Amino acid sequence: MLDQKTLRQNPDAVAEQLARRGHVFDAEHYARLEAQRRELQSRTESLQHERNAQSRAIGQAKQAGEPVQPLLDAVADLGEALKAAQSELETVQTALRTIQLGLPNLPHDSVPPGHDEADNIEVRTWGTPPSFDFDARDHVELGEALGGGLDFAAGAKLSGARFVVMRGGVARLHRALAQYMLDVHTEQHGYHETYVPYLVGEEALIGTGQLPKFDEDLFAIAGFEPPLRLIPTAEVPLANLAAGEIIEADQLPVGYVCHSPCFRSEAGSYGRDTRGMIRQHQFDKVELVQLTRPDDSYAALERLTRHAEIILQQLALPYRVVTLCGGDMGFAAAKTYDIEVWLPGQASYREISSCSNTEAFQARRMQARWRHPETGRPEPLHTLNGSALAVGRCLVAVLENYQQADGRVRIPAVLQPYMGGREWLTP
RNA sequence: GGAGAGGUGGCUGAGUGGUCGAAAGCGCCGCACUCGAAAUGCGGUGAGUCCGAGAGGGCUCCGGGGGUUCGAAUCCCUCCCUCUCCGCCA
Repeated sequence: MLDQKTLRQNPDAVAEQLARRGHVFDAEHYARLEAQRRELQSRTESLQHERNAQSRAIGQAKQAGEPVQPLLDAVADLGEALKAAQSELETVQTALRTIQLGLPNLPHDSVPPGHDEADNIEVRTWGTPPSFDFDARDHVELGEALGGGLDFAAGAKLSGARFVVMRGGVARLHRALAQYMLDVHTEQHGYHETYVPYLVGEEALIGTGQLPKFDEDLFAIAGFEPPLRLIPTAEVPLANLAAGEIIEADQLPVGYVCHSPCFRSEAGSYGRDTRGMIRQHQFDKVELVQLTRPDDSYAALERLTRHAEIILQQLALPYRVVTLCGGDMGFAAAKTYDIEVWLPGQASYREISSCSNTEAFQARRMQARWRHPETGRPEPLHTLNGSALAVGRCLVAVLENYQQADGRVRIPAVLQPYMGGREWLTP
């Protein structure tokens, strides 16, 4: 949610900024509603004031033993008028809130203009894509060859398209990756390890921005009240830990790390990435979430992105970092770095992490605040999130980058302790 | 699933229709006393929102929603959550 004061006082400037990410905001319509709200609210509140005063007078008269009937007559039609004003006000406020919840975040000044990923800006690259003296295979072929380690047919049999079954060494490698990432982030980067529910209520999803707008991207649980959704990312439960809280300044920054499955309906991505496990309905991810002071959040974004990069560096996987342009950013983000890992099977860089600063966008929705030490007053804090990393895609990257001519896959050195000392996955 | 008890401010905890946003205690902040600290005394100390240049003022909030009433933390309905006992269960 955007700052209501800004929205109220400067709707045109908001429209201009939202245009940078390709969002059309009808500032005039909003201003009109806002004017109505103001009028209705002050009318409602003065009626409430009137009622409160009269009621108090009745109470006093009663206590003093004076007759009350004339006073009761005086307030006879107040109730009707108040009810009418309240319901009008509510209508306008609902309309305003609907608009507010549907507005994406304002892009940070440093966000490049553009419509889609073609306009993203490469910030840096690390490592060199490997060259093979044989035809590089993709993870689907490699996984199948490794004793059915990646079994898409089995996934389809159980659950349909975009599901996979992993077996044996590949399944263990997948687990090893997650364990390794958790250990690095807790032991070296100071994040607090967390285990969270994979089903969350609508409030939480509104808090982080998935609802009300992106309902069709989520899996819902049937026949359960109140309604629950499967989390599309651990960012949802992690960030919402701060919902409704006021955090003291000396507690910040807070950093959470969590390994969880993520569930996405992938509505609207029909036909994209249908091969392999690049785009699944269910995938594992190690997620980082930070809560920071507003003046620290951009420095924190740089740190958080580095924390994700370090995993790739230690795995010796080549990658690049791009700054997303306005049109390619997610709904809640003010600025996003994507980390793209080199996939020999596709001979291209593919997203393996997305690190965003949402500034106070989510915090306003969640009522997540910190106490400003100078004013002593609660103010929205800033939230950041980043994958570090997507475990499934990381598995793909390891398989493809570490493949050998004979179909074996070398296990990255840092993962070997998690693999019982094994050095190779063998067909 | 069955039976019962509860949900009040940072915490403990009073409050069963009328100046109650809420006693008291703890905590916290300020001041006084002190060389300093402790103890003590005095004062202050919830959140949201609106109007206003400001001073200031209004409104809302006692788990959520709805209702009764001139007036609800208090009464009624409903949902959620917590606790205890029984059953079941990883």
